[in-house]
Amino acid sequence: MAPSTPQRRGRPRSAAADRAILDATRAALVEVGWSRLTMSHVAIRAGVAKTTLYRRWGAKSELVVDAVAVLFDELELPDRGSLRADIEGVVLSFAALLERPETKTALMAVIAESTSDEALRVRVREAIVDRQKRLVVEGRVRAQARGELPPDPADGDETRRVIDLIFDVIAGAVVHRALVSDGVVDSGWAARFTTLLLGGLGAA
Amino acid sequence: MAPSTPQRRGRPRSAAADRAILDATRAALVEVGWSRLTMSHVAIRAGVAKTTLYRRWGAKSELVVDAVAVLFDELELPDRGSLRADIEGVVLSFAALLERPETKTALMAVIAESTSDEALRVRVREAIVDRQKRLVVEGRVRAQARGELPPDPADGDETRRVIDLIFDVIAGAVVHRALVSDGVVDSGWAARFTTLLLGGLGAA
Amino acid sequence: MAPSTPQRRGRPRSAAADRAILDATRAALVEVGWSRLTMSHVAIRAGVAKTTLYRRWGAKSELVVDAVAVLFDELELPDRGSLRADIEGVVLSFAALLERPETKTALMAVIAESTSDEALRVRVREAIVDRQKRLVVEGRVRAQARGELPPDPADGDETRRVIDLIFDVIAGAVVHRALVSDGVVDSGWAARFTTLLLGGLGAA
Amino acid sequence: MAPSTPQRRGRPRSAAADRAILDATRAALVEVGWSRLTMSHVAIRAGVAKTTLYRRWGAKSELVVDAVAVLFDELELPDRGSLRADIEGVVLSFAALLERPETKTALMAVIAESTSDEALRVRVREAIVDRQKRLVVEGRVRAQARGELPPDPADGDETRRVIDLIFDVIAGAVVHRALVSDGVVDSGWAARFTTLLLGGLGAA
DNA sequence: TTTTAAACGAGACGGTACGTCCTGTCTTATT
DNA sequence: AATAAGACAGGACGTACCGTCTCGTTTAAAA
Repeated sequence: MAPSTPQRRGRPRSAAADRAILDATRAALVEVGWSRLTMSHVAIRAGVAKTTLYRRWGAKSELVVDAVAVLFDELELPDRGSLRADIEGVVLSFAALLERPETKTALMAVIAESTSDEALRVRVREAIVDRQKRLVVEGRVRAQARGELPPDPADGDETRRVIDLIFDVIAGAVVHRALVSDGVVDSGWAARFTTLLLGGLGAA
Repeated sequence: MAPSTPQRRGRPRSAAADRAILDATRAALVEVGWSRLTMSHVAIRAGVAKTTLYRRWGAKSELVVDAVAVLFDELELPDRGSLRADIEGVVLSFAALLERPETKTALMAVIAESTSDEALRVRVREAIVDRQKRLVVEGRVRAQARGELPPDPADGDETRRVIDLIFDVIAGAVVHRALVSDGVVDSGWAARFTTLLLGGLGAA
Repeated sequence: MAPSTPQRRGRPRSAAADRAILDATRAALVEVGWSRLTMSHVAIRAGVAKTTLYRRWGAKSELVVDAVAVLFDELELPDRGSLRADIEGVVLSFAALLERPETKTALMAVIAESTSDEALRVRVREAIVDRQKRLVVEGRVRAQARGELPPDPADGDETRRVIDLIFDVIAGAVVHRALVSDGVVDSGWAARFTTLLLGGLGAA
Repeated sequence: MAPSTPQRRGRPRSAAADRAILDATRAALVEVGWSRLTMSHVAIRAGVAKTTLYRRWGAKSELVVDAVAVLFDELELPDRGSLRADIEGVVLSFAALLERPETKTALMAVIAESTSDEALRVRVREAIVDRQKRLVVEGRVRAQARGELPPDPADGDETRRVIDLIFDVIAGAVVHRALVSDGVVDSGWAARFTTLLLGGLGAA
């Protein structure tokens, strides 16, 4: 039951350095954005040598994924009493997160990088994207309990496909509205979007 | 009737250079992707001096926007006989476009850049994003003619809001599925998505 | 009796342009010095197109030779009554010329260029250097008339060699003192130098 | 007692890089001369990054001064038995040095640059010019010991002025003859020059 | 305790691309 | 045919980061 390499010899890595680096990364993202963020800059700001930084993260994109991932885990889905209210709530929380300068500048950038970097793509999915599917699952279970949605189909694969689809539709719409179309995501937009999602095109 | 600046003084800019630069940009995007694309590389490949390149485009991102914008204009919406078929058709065409290496690597990157560059954001919207709303408008008119959708509301602003919403939902879902979730967009996914869009969550 | 090419076809070259270019060259030399002087800069300053400039002078160094040559022709050798006074006079005039920013920065530069450019070397000699030997000849004739120097030897080649030698010694010493050793050339230095030149090392 | 900065922090500068750069500079001067010598060229030839080069020398002229300075230190004044022979000897050695392509192309160029750059002027004087005054001092002492020249005056300043003057006359004449008048400095010229220097104008 | 070895800060290293500047040539319309 | 204007291909500039390396120093477990 011993953990792997329980005590390596030599000086152990500094946990404080990790924290300082991630904090410095977020702070630098806020100040200069993704494209002008440099590893040297982060190292200096964190009071750390570049070697220390590279020992832990091999590239800017990996560092940024880890630095912003924790922000996405703060998303929650409190029970607002109805499926409509839950959807509107999560849409607004997600939009608020995307408004933060750290995430706004970083999310699209790491996704762009990931289109030509398989390892990064996996890291983004595992650290950021897939973890948020829990919100869809949770809202769905709750709506089923309320009788607002039919129960899961017998086929588990089908259930997973439906959850993935709903996740892509909600997350995709909010991201596209906020970052691509450059429009506001306010309660009015959230309401119109939810109406469309609940009732389909005819209801819009 | 004379156009503005009918004959400027000095040697006129070479239209051939413009074409060569945009072609070279697309070719380089295919070969090396966004992040390893350099202005020098493009200039050499186009057989053009760097000054000529910078005289027209001030930054890599602006150049890439113009280079890929034309690809998005190739999207069309042939009448497939029903709203369902039209939606499935446009989803698959859009996904096919996003699978091309030029667009896959470039679209997210310029959107990421645009989060911290107002001028670029406008350029992206005008050259790429907003132009595709024509597809939504056209499909909607056709569906209304078929009686598949109710007529436009009296309020023109409301009509515009609905079109924007539908556009964000369709484009956002396809982009998220293809580039973020890293999933395939095949006829099965298109069918499930269209069912959800037409009938709402309950239908999914 | 027609001169060569009495009337060429087409628009004749503008003499005003020549003057403007040479004036602009001298002015620019004063302001930015040799190494930051550019052909474009001169053209703009002279209100002339670059083509006009290159049609007349093929390189910066040729242009500068012509621009400063005229300044050297202003050197004169008024009769000051004795060989000693004539030498001190020409030393001080030459030093004053070398103190002007146009000549100070330009003379060494074109000589440096000329070490690897035969045509330029000839141009510098003909336009600047050799023309000043007249001062040595004149002073020598005058001193011979006064009985301060022996008459010319029978061998004309020997005479030429002596003149060249004296010229190199005087011009070389002044240039070295002013531009290389970075020392002042005042009446004290001129007197000491003249004493050495007249009486040899023992007299110094 | 501690030497200045006994151990600076970080990786120390490579002494091998310094040597490689200076060697490459001299080699490049021989091949392409001053005006076509580029920092990039030197860096590549030395197998060194441009940053390494700029970390040590801020400009081409400073680099070239250091690269050729060592050549001037090779000048010597062996005792040839008489003042006349010593002068003829040093004139010929100095002329031979100026004939070398590294020095011919570089010396005038850095002097030209130095006319508009105080720091460079100091560097040239300290690294190249003033160091050669030792030759004058040495020859003078030797001639005084032989009784060919009177002893130093009581006034030390006066001695220094005389040495400076003799240095400017000898060095100036040789440089002017070799590089400006573009004439040969052979034993005949050296003899005529020495006669003039020893006996004054009447002797020439 | 003393030894050992990895992590640490600092900063130099070879390299690549940047965006600007200048060169000398060319292509316009105008004089 | 010369002109003003300015675009053109080419290439050097000096700077900024990259990711690696080489120093001397610090830290904590192993001997």
